[in-house]
Amino acid sequence: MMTSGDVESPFAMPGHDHASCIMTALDGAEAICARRGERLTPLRRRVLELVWRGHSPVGAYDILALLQSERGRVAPPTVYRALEFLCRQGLVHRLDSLQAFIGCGQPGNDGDGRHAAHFLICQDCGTAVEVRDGQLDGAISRLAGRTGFAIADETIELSGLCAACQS
Amino acid sequence: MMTSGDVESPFAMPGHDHASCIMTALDGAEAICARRGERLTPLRRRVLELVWRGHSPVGAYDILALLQSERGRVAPPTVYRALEFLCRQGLVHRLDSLQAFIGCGQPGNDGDGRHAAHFLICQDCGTAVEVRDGQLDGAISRLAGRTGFAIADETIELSGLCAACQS
DNA sequence: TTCATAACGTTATGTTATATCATTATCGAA
DNA sequence: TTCGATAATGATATAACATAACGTTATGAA
Repeated sequence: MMTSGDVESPFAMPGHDHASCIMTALDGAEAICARRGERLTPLRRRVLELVWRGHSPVGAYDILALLQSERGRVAPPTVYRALEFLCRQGLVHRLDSLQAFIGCGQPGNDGDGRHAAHFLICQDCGTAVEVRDGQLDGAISRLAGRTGFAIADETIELSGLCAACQS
Repeated sequence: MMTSGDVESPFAMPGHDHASCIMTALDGAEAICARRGERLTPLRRRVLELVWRGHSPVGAYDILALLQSERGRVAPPTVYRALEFLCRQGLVHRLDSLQAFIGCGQPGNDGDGRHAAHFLICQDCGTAVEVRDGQLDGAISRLAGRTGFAIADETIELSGLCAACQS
């Protein structure tokens, strides 16, 4: 049985129907924002779509360039504000180790849709997969409990080689 | 009994004898570099000392400013090269979530002195404490094993409030 | 001493991110 | 419907973080 915390084969995704992948993300984002009374404007929606171009993290300036190619002059704050909104809604995560952004595959699962996101990042194919692991979560909360530390934010990014890239 | 993985009370350090803290770090660094045949030059030693000014992460440009105040013209590469050396030797860690650097409290414990460093970072007092937690390590390696992922690098940084700052 | 290499200096530039203020859009209340 | 408050976006400038490239100096081994 698959529990919600399992990750079946996170890097076995190449070849999947990415168009539907994007559509799912956008539809989900619409639903979440509607439910919350937040505005997924055309710009924000487009930025989210660009973040979802693939399963590799995308730099803010990559998105900026894409936007510029379709709208002419666009300045960095335009992109950063959209990304900030999307992160706030839990629709996008920032990967600190790469200074880049990636779409969240399971947004809105929590009460407010924001959750601690943990990543496996393949240094060869560039794919980053969000994982949820009960043992990891447990170890972290026990560590926090033992040290009396109140966690507000988690940056957990494991870089290396995915199974497919280890050949 | 305290095992080497325990952290007694990581944030209960204010008031400690920080001068001896720095000295320990510098002496340790000298010993490690000597053993490895690496050169802890005056510049590198001084940068390490500046990183150890406190237990809060220090930005590269903070170090640059300090160096400039004591040596006149110093350019960014001077600082970044020294930091790169110190990181390579496991004497300093970079905190990706803060884009800042902090001295390693347990350098040279591994074969090559480089280890996965996990941090608790207090958003109030700014203190960052390196922790080693067997359960966390175990959860991570099981996660890697289960997904067939070969970890090369870990970025694990937990931000929040330390016990003392939760009042 | 000479050579090879590592360390450092110097200049320039690349990359990521934000502050600030003006303008436009949205939406509820009068 | 118009007004006014607020949110979103546009636009300009600059801050903050980092590295490429190349020349010079120091170091240590042959």
